Amino acid sequence: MPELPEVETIKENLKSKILNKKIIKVTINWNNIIQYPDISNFKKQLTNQTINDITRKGKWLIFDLNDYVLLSHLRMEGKYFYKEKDTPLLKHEHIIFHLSNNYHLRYHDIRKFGKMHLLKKKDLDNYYIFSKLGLDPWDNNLNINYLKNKFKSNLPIKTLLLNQSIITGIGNIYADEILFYSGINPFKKGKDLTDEDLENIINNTKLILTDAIKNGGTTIKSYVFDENKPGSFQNKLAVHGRKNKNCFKCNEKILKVKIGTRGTYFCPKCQKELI
DNA sequence: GTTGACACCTGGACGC
DNA sequence: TGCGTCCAGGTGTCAA
Repeated sequence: MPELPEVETIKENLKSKILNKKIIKVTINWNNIIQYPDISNFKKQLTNQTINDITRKGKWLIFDLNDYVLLSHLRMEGKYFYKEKDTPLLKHEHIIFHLSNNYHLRYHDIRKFGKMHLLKKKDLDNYYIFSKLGLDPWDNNLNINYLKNKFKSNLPIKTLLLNQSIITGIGNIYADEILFYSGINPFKKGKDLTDEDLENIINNTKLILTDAIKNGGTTIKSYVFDENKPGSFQNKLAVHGRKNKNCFKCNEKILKVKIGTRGTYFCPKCQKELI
Protein backbone atom coordinates (compact mmCIF):
# COMPACT_ATOMS: atom_id res chain seq x y z
CA MET A 1 0.00 0.00 0.00
CA PRO A 2 2.03 2.90 -1.30
CA GLU A 3 2.48 5.82 1.12
CA LEU A 4 4.80 8.78 0.61
CA PRO A 5 8.13 6.84 0.73
CA GLU A 6 6.86 4.22 -1.70
CA VAL A 7 5.48 6.83 -4.13
CA GLU A 8 8.75 8.78 -3.92
CA THR A 9 10.72 5.61 -4.72
CA ILE A 10 8.44 4.75 -7.63
CA LYS A 11 8.76 8.32 -8.95
CA GLU A 12 12.57 8.20 -8.96
CA ASN A 13 12.57 4.77 -10.57
CA LEU A 14 10.20 5.90 -13.32
CA LYS A 15 12.23 9.05 -13.96
CA SER A 16 15.26 6.93 -14.73
CA LYS A 17 13.29 5.12 -17.43
CA ILE A 18 10.60 7.15 -19.12
CA LEU A 19 11.68 10.80 -19.15
CA ASN A 20 11.54 12.37 -22.63
CA LYS A 21 9.57 9.42 -24.01
CA LYS A 22 6.58 10.25 -26.18
CA ILE A 23 3.17 8.61 -25.67
CA ILE A 24 1.86 7.50 -29.06
CA LYS A 25 -1.27 5.65 -27.91
CA VAL A 26 -3.17 4.71 -24.74
CA THR A 27 -5.12 1.49 -24.15
CA ILE A 28 -7.60 1.36 -21.28
CA ASN A 29 -8.84 -1.99 -20.01
CA TRP A 30 -10.65 -0.75 -16.87
CA ASN A 31 -12.51 2.50 -17.33
CA ASN A 32 -13.17 3.30 -13.65
CA ILE A 33 -9.52 4.18 -13.05
CA ILE A 34 -9.92 7.24 -15.28
CA GLN A 35 -11.70 9.98 -13.30
CA TYR A 36 -11.23 12.95 -15.63
CA PRO A 37 -11.81 13.65 -18.46
CA ASP A 38 -13.94 11.00 -20.21
CA ILE A 39 -12.16 7.99 -21.71
CA SER A 40 -12.21 9.28 -25.26
CA ASN A 41 -10.65 12.64 -24.39
CA PHE A 42 -8.21 11.03 -21.97
CA LYS A 43 -6.80 8.93 -24.82
CA LYS A 44 -6.91 11.75 -27.36
CA GLN A 45 -5.25 14.35 -25.16
CA LEU A 46 -2.41 12.02 -24.12
CA THR A 47 -1.53 11.08 -27.69
CA ASN A 48 1.75 12.70 -28.84
CA GLN A 49 2.48 14.12 -25.39
CA THR A 50 6.06 13.76 -24.10
CA ILE A 51 6.82 12.90 -20.46
CA ASN A 52 9.03 15.83 -19.47
CA ASP A 53 9.18 15.30 -15.72
CA ILE A 54 7.61 13.35 -12.85
CA THR A 55 6.99 14.91 -9.45
CA ARG A 56 5.02 13.98 -6.32
CA LYS A 57 2.61 15.68 -3.96
CA GLY A 58 1.58 13.58 -1.00
CA LYS A 59 0.74 10.19 -2.44
CA TRP A 60 0.00 11.59 -5.92
CA LEU A 61 2.36 11.07 -8.85
CA ILE A 62 2.36 14.00 -11.30
CA PHE A 63 3.47 13.34 -14.87
CA ASP A 64 4.44 16.63 -16.48
CA LEU A 65 3.61 16.51 -20.20
CA ASN A 66 3.73 19.13 -22.96
CA ASP A 67 0.24 20.56 -22.52
CA TYR A 68 -1.20 18.51 -19.68
CA VAL A 69 -0.42 16.99 -16.29
CA LEU A 70 -1.40 13.42 -15.54
CA LEU A 71 -2.23 12.80 -11.86
CA SER A 72 -1.99 9.21 -10.68
CA HIS A 73 -2.91 7.83 -7.24
CA LEU A 74 -1.89 4.21 -6.63
CA ARG A 75 -4.23 3.69 -3.66
CA MET A 76 -3.75 0.16 -2.32
CA GLU A 77 -2.08 -1.93 -5.00
CA GLY A 78 -1.22 0.31 -7.96
CA LYS A 79 2.16 -0.20 -9.68
CA TYR A 80 3.87 0.92 -12.87
CA PHE A 81 5.81 -1.47 -15.07
CA TYR A 82 8.11 -0.48 -17.94
CA LYS A 83 8.18 -3.30 -20.46
CA GLU A 84 8.96 -4.06 -24.09
CA LYS A 85 5.74 -3.80 -26.09
CA ASP A 86 5.65 -7.50 -26.99
CA THR A 87 5.77 -8.66 -23.37
CA PRO A 88 2.55 -10.63 -22.68
CA LEU A 89 -0.08 -8.58 -20.87
CA LEU A 90 -0.68 -9.52 -17.23
CA LYS A 91 -4.21 -9.97 -15.89
CA HIS A 92 -4.21 -6.74 -13.88
CA GLU A 93 -2.41 -4.41 -16.30
CA HIS A 94 -5.31 -2.02 -16.85
CA ILE A 95 -3.83 1.08 -18.52
CA ILE A 96 -1.18 0.79 -21.23
CA PHE A 97 0.81 3.84 -22.35
CA HIS A 98 2.41 2.95 -25.69
CA LEU A 99 5.73 4.81 -25.93
CA SER A 100 7.60 5.87 -29.04
CA ASN A 101 10.61 3.62 -28.27
CA ASN A 102 8.59 0.37 -28.62
CA TYR A 103 8.17 0.08 -24.85
CA HIS A 104 5.05 0.23 -22.71
CA LEU A 105 4.44 1.97 -19.43
CA ARG A 106 1.78 -0.28 -17.86
CA TYR A 107 -0.38 0.57 -14.86
CA HIS A 108 -1.03 -2.60 -12.85
CA ASP A 109 -3.62 -2.65 -10.07
CA ILE A 110 -4.99 -5.87 -8.57
CA ARG A 111 -7.82 -4.16 -6.72
CA LYS A 112 -8.54 -1.44 -9.28
CA PHE A 113 -8.65 1.25 -6.57
CA GLY A 114 -6.13 3.56 -8.27
CA LYS A 115 -7.29 6.80 -9.94
CA MET A 116 -6.00 9.02 -12.76
CA HIS A 117 -6.89 12.59 -13.76
CA LEU A 118 -5.62 14.46 -16.82
CA LEU A 119 -5.67 18.26 -16.58
CA LYS A 120 -4.47 21.24 -18.50
CA LYS A 121 -1.35 22.56 -16.80
CA LYS A 122 -2.92 25.86 -15.87
CA ASP A 123 -5.73 24.06 -13.99
CA LEU A 124 -3.45 22.08 -11.68
CA ASP A 125 -3.07 24.47 -8.74
CA ASN A 126 -6.80 25.06 -8.36
CA TYR A 127 -7.89 21.48 -9.04
CA TYR A 128 -10.12 20.29 -6.21
CA ILE A 129 -7.83 17.42 -5.24
CA PHE A 130 -4.72 19.54 -4.84
CA SER A 131 -6.45 22.47 -3.20
CA LYS A 132 -7.55 20.12 -0.39
CA LEU A 133 -4.12 18.62 0.31
CA GLY A 134 -2.29 19.66 3.46
CA LEU A 135 1.43 20.26 3.99
CA ASP A 136 4.25 18.03 2.88
CA PRO A 137 6.14 16.63 5.92
CA TRP A 138 9.20 18.75 5.02
CA ASP A 139 7.25 21.96 4.46
CA ASN A 140 8.63 24.80 6.61
CA ASN A 141 5.09 25.77 7.58
CA LEU A 142 4.59 22.45 9.34
CA ASN A 143 5.07 23.61 12.94
CA ILE A 144 3.45 23.31 16.37
CA ASN A 145 0.99 26.15 15.78
CA TYR A 146 -0.18 24.67 12.48
CA LEU A 147 -0.81 21.25 14.04
CA LYS A 148 -2.37 22.71 17.19
CA ASN A 149 -4.96 24.39 14.99
CA LYS A 150 -5.56 21.38 12.73
CA PHE A 151 -5.67 18.82 15.56
CA LYS A 152 -8.32 20.75 17.51
CA SER A 153 -10.65 17.75 17.48
CA ASN A 154 -12.12 14.94 19.54
CA LEU A 155 -10.87 12.44 16.98
CA PRO A 156 -8.01 10.12 17.96
CA ILE A 157 -4.57 11.23 16.77
CA LYS A 158 -4.29 8.06 14.66
CA THR A 159 -7.28 9.19 12.58
CA LEU A 160 -5.98 12.77 12.32
CA LEU A 161 -2.55 11.64 11.10
CA LEU A 162 -4.25 9.84 8.20
CA ASN A 163 -6.14 12.98 7.19
CA GLN A 164 -4.41 14.12 3.98
CA SER A 165 -5.71 17.67 4.35
CA ILE A 166 -3.42 18.14 7.39
CA ILE A 167 -0.15 16.36 6.53
CA THR A 168 0.07 14.68 3.10
CA GLY A 169 1.61 11.31 2.50
CA ILE A 170 1.17 9.52 5.83
CA GLY A 171 -0.69 6.21 5.59
CA ASN A 172 -1.59 3.48 8.04
CA ILE A 173 1.87 1.94 8.37
CA TYR A 174 3.83 5.14 9.01
CA ALA A 175 1.13 6.62 11.27
CA ASP A 176 1.64 3.69 13.65
CA GLU A 177 5.41 4.08 13.53
CA ILE A 178 5.31 7.86 14.07
CA LEU A 179 3.08 7.48 17.14
CA PHE A 180 5.28 4.73 18.59
CA TYR A 181 8.49 6.76 18.30
CA SER A 182 6.65 9.79 19.65
CA GLY A 183 5.41 7.78 22.66
CA ILE A 184 1.80 8.77 21.96
CA ASN A 185 -1.19 6.50 22.49
CA PRO A 186 -3.09 6.27 19.16
CA PHE A 187 -6.42 6.83 20.96
CA LYS A 188 -5.31 10.17 22.41
CA LYS A 189 -7.61 12.95 21.21
CA GLY A 190 -6.12 15.58 18.92
CA LYS A 191 -7.17 18.40 21.25
CA ASP A 192 -5.34 16.76 24.19
CA LEU A 193 -1.92 16.69 22.51
CA THR A 194 0.76 18.75 24.22
CA ASP A 195 3.31 20.97 22.48
CA GLU A 196 5.88 18.28 23.19
CA ASP A 197 3.64 15.67 21.50
CA LEU A 198 3.26 17.90 18.43
CA GLU A 199 6.99 18.54 18.21
CA ASN A 200 7.67 14.81 18.49
CA ILE A 201 5.17 14.10 15.72
CA ILE A 202 6.77 16.68 13.40
CA ASN A 203 10.31 15.44 14.04
CA ASN A 204 9.52 11.73 13.89
CA THR A 205 7.45 12.11 10.73
CA LYS A 206 10.46 13.60 8.94
CA LEU A 207 12.92 11.08 10.39
CA ILE A 208 10.83 7.98 9.69
CA LEU A 209 9.76 8.96 6.18
CA THR A 210 13.32 9.94 5.24
CA ASP A 211 14.64 6.63 6.51
CA ALA A 212 11.88 4.75 4.67
CA ILE A 213 12.76 6.50 1.39
CA LYS A 214 16.43 5.55 1.89
CA ASN A 215 15.28 1.94 2.26
CA GLY A 216 13.12 1.97 -0.88
CA GLY A 217 9.86 1.99 1.07
CA THR A 218 8.02 -0.77 2.92
CA THR A 219 6.93 -4.04 1.32
CA ILE A 220 4.31 -5.79 3.45
CA LYS A 221 2.09 -7.34 0.87
CA SER A 222 2.74 -6.58 -2.75
CA TYR A 223 4.49 -3.23 -3.16
CA VAL A 224 7.44 -3.23 -5.53
CA PHE A 225 9.05 -0.13 -7.02
CA ASP A 226 10.28 -1.97 -10.07
CA GLU A 227 8.95 -5.19 -11.54
CA ASN A 228 10.48 -7.38 -8.87
CA LYS A 229 12.26 -5.04 -6.47
CA PRO A 230 10.66 -4.77 -3.01
CA GLY A 231 11.46 -2.11 -0.42
CA SER A 232 13.25 -3.06 2.79
CA PHE A 233 11.85 -0.72 5.47
CA GLN A 234 9.48 -3.49 6.65
CA ASN A 235 12.52 -4.96 8.43
CA LYS A 236 12.77 -1.79 10.53
CA LEU A 237 9.11 -1.44 11.54
CA ALA A 238 8.76 -1.20 15.32
CA VAL A 239 5.04 -1.87 15.75
CA HIS A 240 3.10 -2.11 12.48
CA GLY A 241 2.38 -5.74 11.62
CA ARG A 242 4.00 -6.96 14.88
CA LYS A 243 0.91 -8.06 16.81
CA ASN A 244 1.82 -10.16 19.90
CA LYS A 245 5.55 -9.69 19.24
CA ASN A 246 7.74 -8.08 21.86
CA CYS A 247 8.33 -4.32 21.84
CA PHE A 248 11.93 -3.46 20.90
CA LYS A 249 12.07 -0.92 23.73
CA CYS A 250 10.30 -2.52 26.72
CA ASN A 251 9.60 -6.13 25.73
CA GLU A 252 5.82 -5.68 26.23
CA LYS A 253 3.59 -7.43 23.69
CA ILE A 254 2.45 -5.23 20.77
CA LEU A 255 -1.34 -4.87 20.59
CA LYS A 256 -3.54 -4.57 17.53
CA VAL A 257 -6.81 -2.63 17.79
CA LYS A 258 -9.21 -0.91 15.40
CA ILE A 259 -9.37 2.87 15.31
CA GLY A 260 -12.00 4.03 12.87
CA THR A 261 -11.78 1.32 10.26
CA ARG A 262 -7.99 0.96 10.43
CA GLY A 263 -5.94 -1.75 12.03
CA THR A 264 -3.68 -0.01 14.54
CA TYR A 265 -0.59 -1.44 16.22
CA PHE A 266 0.92 0.04 19.37
CA CYS A 267 2.88 -0.77 22.52
CA PRO A 268 0.56 -0.43 25.56
CA LYS A 269 3.55 0.38 27.80
CA CYS A 270 5.59 2.82 25.67
CA GLN A 271 2.40 4.52 24.41
CA LYS A 272 0.39 4.32 27.63
CA GLU A 273 -0.36 7.91 28.54
CA LEU A 274 -3.71 9.22 27.24
CA ILE A 275 -3.74 12.73 28.75
C1' DG B 1 -19.30 21.49 10.98
C1' DT B 2 -18.20 16.93 12.75
C1' DT B 3 -18.18 12.14 12.72
C1' DG B 4 -19.10 7.45 11.25
C1' DA B 5 -20.49 4.10 7.79
C1' DC B 6 -20.02 2.43 3.48
C1' DA B 7 -18.54 1.59 -1.41
C1' DC B 8 -14.99 0.61 -4.49
C1' DC B 9 -12.15 -4.21 -5.43
C1' DT B 10 -9.37 -8.65 -5.17
C1' DG B 11 -6.61 -12.14 -3.07
C1' DG B 12 -5.28 -14.49 0.91
C1' DA B 13 -6.29 -16.53 5.38
C1' DC B 14 -9.22 -19.15 7.92
C1' DG B 15 -12.96 -22.24 9.46
C1' DC B 16 -15.98 -25.86 8.43
C1' DT C 1 -10.14 -30.41 -1.35
C1' DG C 2 -13.59 -27.07 -1.87
C1' DC C 3 -16.55 -23.64 -0.47
C1' DG C 4 -18.05 -19.51 2.07
C1' DT C 5 -16.81 -15.65 4.91
C1' DC C 6 -13.92 -12.15 6.64
C1' DC C 7 -10.20 -8.92 6.40
C1' DA C 8 -6.85 -5.68 4.49
C1' DG C 9 -6.81 -0.46 3.31
C1' DG C 10 -6.96 5.16 0.79
C1' DT C 11 -10.24 8.08 -0.39
C1' DG C 12 -14.74 10.05 -1.68
C1' DT C 13 -19.53 10.33 -0.68
C1' DC C 14 -23.46 10.31 2.00
C1' DA C 15 -26.17 10.18 6.22
C1' DA C 16 -26.83 11.16 11.05
